[in-house]
Amino acid sequence: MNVIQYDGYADIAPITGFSLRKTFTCGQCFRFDEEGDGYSGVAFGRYVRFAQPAPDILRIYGEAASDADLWIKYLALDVDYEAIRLDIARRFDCEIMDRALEYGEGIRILRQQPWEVICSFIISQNNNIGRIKKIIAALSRALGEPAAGSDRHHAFPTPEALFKLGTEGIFALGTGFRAKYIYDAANRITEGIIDLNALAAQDTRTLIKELCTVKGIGLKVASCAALFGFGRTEVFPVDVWVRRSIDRHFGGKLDIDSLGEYAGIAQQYLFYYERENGGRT
DNA sequence: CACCAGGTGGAAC
DNA sequence: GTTCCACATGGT
Repeated sequence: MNVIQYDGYADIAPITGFSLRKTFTCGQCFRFDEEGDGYSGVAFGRYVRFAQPAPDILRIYGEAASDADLWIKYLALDVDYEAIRLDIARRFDCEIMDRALEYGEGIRILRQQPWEVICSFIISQNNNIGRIKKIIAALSRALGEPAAGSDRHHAFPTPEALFKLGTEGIFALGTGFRAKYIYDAANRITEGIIDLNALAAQDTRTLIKELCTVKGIGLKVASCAALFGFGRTEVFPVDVWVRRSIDRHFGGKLDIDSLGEYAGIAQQYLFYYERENGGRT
């Protein structure tokens, strides 16, 4: 895998087992949208536009192209998904997972920033993905610093900015009953009651337990934060879609604590398959 | 106009 | 310990 710099973009090639579309439409990330022949959005406070002109080429446009290593890590292009998928297939050893693996081939679990994931999944509760994206866009537009590389995109708001805005201000941006939860999380981090860097060094059980001390963070939100924001691939979040999949394909019972070190990735295949094909199979 | 959305806190058994 | 229900809002 090499990085080749051109005038105005960079190509990373050759890559295998990566689908730009599936990675950004599988429901793990709320800040990227289809733009032209690819997907664009903001991560790490920087605007970036990706395209995949051939299955084995990832293209990065604009200012972001100068930092290919950052995006390789963000997109998990340095991770051996072939081995992970084999582990999942062997461990589950069932038709539904085989179908989900095939359907979701190319999904990568992004390495997103902890605070953005925590806040985003607080917003996700009792909500749909379309509106989650709108709320996050509104928060970012109102409070986020201008994103590097774009004059119309903004970084995700810091905990400090949300704390200063207050519950009423957060409510006014369309967050609904979740405003007080977002405020509590922002407050605890701003005050240093919760230290995200320290949490990143804790074991997964402690991490989830600590996250659950925030009002509005329960097991599901904490699990998503651990998986998407802290790289804990062994965590298996159960939401309504995964619940549905378990009910329909696993007799309503699945021991989520013994699904191996890539349980969370398996969960994403099931989630994506159920949400896209739900009811049909 | 009901019902649902990547749930959770709190009250009532 | 489990079970029920409100919660803001926008989309079918």
